[in-house]
Amino acid sequence: MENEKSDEKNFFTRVYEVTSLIPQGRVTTYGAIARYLGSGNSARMVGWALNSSFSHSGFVPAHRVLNRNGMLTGKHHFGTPSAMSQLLENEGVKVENDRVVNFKNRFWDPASEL
DNA sequence: ACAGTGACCTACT
DNA sequence: GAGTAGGCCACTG
Repeated sequence: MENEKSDEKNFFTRVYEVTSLIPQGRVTTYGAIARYLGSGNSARMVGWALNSSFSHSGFVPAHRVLNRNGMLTGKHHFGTPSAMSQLLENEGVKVENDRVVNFKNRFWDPASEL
């Protein structure tokens, strides 16, 4: 039932929803979200959407979204390069060299979970 | 309306 | 195994 504010449901909002659904201590990838949204290979748009997440009202756990290698690619966009890794460690995710440890084990696939 | 950009991914060489 | 190139869709100027 899409009866809630279907007026401004942009691609961005869709990403916010999925990203916001990421369980704490878990991480996902841009490609996974892109595929779940049906964008296919447009993983770039996902990252870009998260970029606007800072403008979005409310907090979006964009730090839980990494690239295919589990690397914190957009850490520089958090304002401080340490904010992303710090947030992840704060949630129980160990980060080393801008990379998530046991990333494969912590990988949360929306298309598989949802 | 056109062109450029963007936190990527996949495939080929 | 590693590196390079192209593709993709959506937003901004």
